[in-house]
Amino acid sequence: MPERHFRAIPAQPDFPAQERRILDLWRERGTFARLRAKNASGPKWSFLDGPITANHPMGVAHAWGRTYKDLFQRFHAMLGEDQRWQNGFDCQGLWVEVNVERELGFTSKRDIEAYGIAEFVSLCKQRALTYAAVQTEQSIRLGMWMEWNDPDELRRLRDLLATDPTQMVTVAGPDGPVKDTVEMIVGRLGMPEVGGSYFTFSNENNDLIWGFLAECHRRGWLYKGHDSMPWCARCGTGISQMEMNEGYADREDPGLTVRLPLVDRPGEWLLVWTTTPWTIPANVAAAVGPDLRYVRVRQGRDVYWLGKGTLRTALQGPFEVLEERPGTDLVGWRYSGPYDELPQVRSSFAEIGYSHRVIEWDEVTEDEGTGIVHIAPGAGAEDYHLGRTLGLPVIAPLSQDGHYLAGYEWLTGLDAQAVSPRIVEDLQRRGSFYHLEPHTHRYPHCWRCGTALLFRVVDEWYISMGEVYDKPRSEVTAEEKARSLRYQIMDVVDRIRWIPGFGYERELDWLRTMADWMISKKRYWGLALPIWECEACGSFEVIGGREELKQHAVEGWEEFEGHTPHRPYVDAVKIACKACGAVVSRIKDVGNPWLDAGIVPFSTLHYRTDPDHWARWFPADFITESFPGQFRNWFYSLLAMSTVLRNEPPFKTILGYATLFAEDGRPMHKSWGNSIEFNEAAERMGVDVMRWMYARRRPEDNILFGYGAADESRRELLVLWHSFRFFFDYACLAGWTASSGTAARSGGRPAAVLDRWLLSRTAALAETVHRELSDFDPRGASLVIKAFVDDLSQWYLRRSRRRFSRNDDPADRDAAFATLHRALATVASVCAPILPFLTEELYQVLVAQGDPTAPDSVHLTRWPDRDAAEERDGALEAGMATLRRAVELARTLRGQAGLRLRQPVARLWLALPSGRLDAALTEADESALLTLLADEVNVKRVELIGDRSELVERRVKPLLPIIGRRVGSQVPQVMAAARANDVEYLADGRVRLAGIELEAHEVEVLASPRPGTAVADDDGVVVIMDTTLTPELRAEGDARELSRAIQDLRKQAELSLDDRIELWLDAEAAFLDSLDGHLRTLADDTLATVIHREPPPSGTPHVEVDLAGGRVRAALRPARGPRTASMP
RNA sequence: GGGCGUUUAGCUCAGCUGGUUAGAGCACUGCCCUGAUAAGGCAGAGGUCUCUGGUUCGAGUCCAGAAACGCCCA
Repeated sequence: MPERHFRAIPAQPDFPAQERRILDLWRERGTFARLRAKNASGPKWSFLDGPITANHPMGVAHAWGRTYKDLFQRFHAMLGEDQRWQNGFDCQGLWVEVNVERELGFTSKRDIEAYGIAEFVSLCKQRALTYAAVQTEQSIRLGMWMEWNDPDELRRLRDLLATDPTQMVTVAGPDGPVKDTVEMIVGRLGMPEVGGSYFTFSNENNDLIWGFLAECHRRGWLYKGHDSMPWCARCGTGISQMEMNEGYADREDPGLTVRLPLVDRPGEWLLVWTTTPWTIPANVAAAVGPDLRYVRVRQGRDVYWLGKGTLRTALQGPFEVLEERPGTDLVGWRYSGPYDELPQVRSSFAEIGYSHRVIEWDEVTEDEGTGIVHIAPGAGAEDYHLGRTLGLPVIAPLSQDGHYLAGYEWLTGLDAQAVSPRIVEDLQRRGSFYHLEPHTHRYPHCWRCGTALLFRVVDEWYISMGEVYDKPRSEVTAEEKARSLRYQIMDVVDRIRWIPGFGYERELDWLRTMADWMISKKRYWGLALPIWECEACGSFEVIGGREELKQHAVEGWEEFEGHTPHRPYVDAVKIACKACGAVVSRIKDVGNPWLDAGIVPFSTLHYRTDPDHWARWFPADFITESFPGQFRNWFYSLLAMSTVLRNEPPFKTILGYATLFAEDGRPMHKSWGNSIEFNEAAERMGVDVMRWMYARRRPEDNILFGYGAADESRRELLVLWHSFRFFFDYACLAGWTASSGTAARSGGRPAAVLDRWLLSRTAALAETVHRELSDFDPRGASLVIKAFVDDLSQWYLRRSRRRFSRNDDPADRDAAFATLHRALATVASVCAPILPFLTEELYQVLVAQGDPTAPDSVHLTRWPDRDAAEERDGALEAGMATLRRAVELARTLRGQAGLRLRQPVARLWLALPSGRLDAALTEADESALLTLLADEVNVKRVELIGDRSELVERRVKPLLPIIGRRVGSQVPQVMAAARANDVEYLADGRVRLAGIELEAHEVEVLASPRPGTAVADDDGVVVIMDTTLTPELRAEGDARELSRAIQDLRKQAELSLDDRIELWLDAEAAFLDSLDGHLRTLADDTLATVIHREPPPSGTPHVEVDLAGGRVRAALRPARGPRTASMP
């Protein structure tokens, strides 16, 4: 360990600075590489990293999940297990395109086509590389150990890609240099020969998805659908069901009421209501609820039909009800549409001989509108499905970018989102307008760009999820299952452990209700869907891989060769139609990005190239991701693809965590000023503080992230830090080192109960944390760690202080150092997965610097619980726990009596049920523990008494969980008798309460206070204190008070821990005489070489203390000479 | 409309398979302790454990219903 890392141990550590030094240390020493080498032959533990989208710097929310990922990998590394350590970046898809477009200032797909698809796709790749580099740096800062690419290398590839993708480049791979064109090297990132993180844009990833899709097609599950779907006109793409929910937002739309003239009832109109005026030209029907009541009302010269329940809200002005009818009466009535003359409307209706009419629909309500619903199957999802059922014509008026198509006359070319005022105006002119008022409602928006969605009828590609059978899962037959992918996936879900458990229910619920998986997107950057569709005959073929494509290619292969399987190059390849022989092009669509992430258990595990390797690492033992979003995203795509390809779970255990919010409970938003960037947080609080905060939370609860919470987290870490600092300071003073201590070398059990207790607790810590982390419970682990550190600091150190500083017994001092050293070193190892930096800091000082044979990093140590069992001492731990309860009671008594702790008292009695601290405790240990108690609460003598003592009453505590069932309804009487202490003690420990006999094992006999004494009790532990003070006790109290004041004076004078002093005490002679017996101890405590009983020389630091026996002026100045007090 | 979750002190949260007196941290008040500790301790104040009903000798805990909030599906 270079000296520069640790000079002094600061009281207020600079965690971020320490962390940066540790990062340097790991880098210089190649610590991570050596860890991998050390574990290379160990058993396998397979972690699969869910890819982080390489599109922005990572945020503190990512750091939450990545803390889990890192801590479990580190933990399993400490168990000696071999791992893959591969991080993943999600690279393809609309989210990257949107940002590239924004940077280029593009507003539509036309801009992209004009710019050039090849250049655009290249920019998307470059963006992914840019942010992969940034996120790599950030993740390293977080302490994540992964097989990272050098961020500068990623940036170099990006820059080369920008200048000329075809130039040759050489990169360093694990088995030597790899040479290829830049484009192909980028396409091979993460592959075995290149190494580093996996990128979902890789050739292998894309190729294996082709294989998956071809398999789906082979089973008949891949189809072209025509659906009305949410559509983002800005992005020019359909939005899948999976993405739809990402973007609901309140929106104000026109609430437009239109009147439609009934053909066979002159002068009468239907009133319909819509919030999307642009859909009115696509109207084909008006729906009424068959069970609703409808009324005919008169307003002036006009007569309207509308739902009875909407009279008050829908109608404007006075009205007169003429007639009421059930909805079914209206069905079949014909009306004139407002835009019947538009060519598209005319031809659509004429084709099937249709005219506008009233239909019935169960979903119609009177909650809003008029109770008569405008139906436009070409412009709404529900309308489309209803229209299909009823065979209504479909009028699909919009283009990809949301403008009216040809055939709509004056509307053609207008933007549907902006057309409302013109439609309203037009309706007014035609006399079809009734009323308009703004209407605010939840409306779907594009989850990436925020644009309000439209509905269009379009061609998209789907994977069929299969039928939903109307019966319990257990009754679905094997044959039905074979037809329905969703049930096959459910069976796979059954075989996975979901943490928390409700994740299982939610995934099943998603599978039960989900519609077919839309896998196509009419975009540019992404998986090129391997579907070649023949325009001549309508048949299509799905190509299962690059090689297969090469075999089928009839033209364009040369253009594609040497390129990654992306647009536009792959589009050049044509094949011959199997059915009709025509030359066929690929459909232009790209794939849903969750396909990219779902194939990862195959593409990154060399599924195709090295089946043995794949079989060793599949399925993953563990994945962890945020629950809310991923049921329908990554979990789903992993499950679907693994089910199709192998019918096996892709992972065994999943740990889900919730959502991160700002400290004010709201989502983090830059514009709200409550957002915290990862880099800022890392440098302000330090990443260990952040990691500790994450590890301590229940994963399924949302986290409120901020500097306030970080402060609490930091304070907890400081307790460990200060314990470490205590050790370091006194070990330096004493010249103690791990190798100098005899106790450490001998390996024998230390004599002191405190030491044995701490070692027992230490062993328990290592065992328990092992168990909690093996069970994927970081919170459980951190609670145990916190409890241990508190015990160490607030009990072991507090009680052991003198053993480290002014100990006349060198063996005892050594034992104390050795014990504390051992405990701290173990804490360092046990906390290492969660707090990789702080623990490394500790370990370097505690172990690595002094022991050249030890591993040079805490992360290279083995989990420290091998000898745990023999170090445990349950009786001692239990006895100590009881003792510490007695301490609390004694403190309470002192507080009540107004006796400061420095004032000794004569006696304390401790009454316990059996008269013992613990039945299994040896006499020697028990008496040593009682000495601890006496010291801690400053009493001269402690006596252990049983419940029969005169000082206490015996009481009986019935053990309810045991007697409850037997005694039943008589429990209240029994308890009342126990409370009143109305007990009959029988033979063999039996008792009778309220006439009911209870066995010895059914009760606990406790001592309880007798009224009128200074007594405190807590569930059977009773402490009684003699609070009378003798002159001797007062004098001793005064001496300790004085000692304390002098210590303060030393601190004020900024003396160091081992500076000697000359001491002056100026007071009444008689008073000083009364302190005589305590002055040697005082001199020892304050390192006084001499005590002058006279007024101090002027100018020396002094203090006046009011004591029980009088006033003392104490003064000191630094002295030279041996540390022995010479008494005057 | 359906599914999942949450609801305990001013705030953040513990409360294991039901056991009679519901806890911790932060913040507040008083006292104490302290030559590792910006730490810690004792005490005080702060609760109709969201509500209603049920099971039970006994419910924060189990069951049913409701409400509010969040997420998901339709």
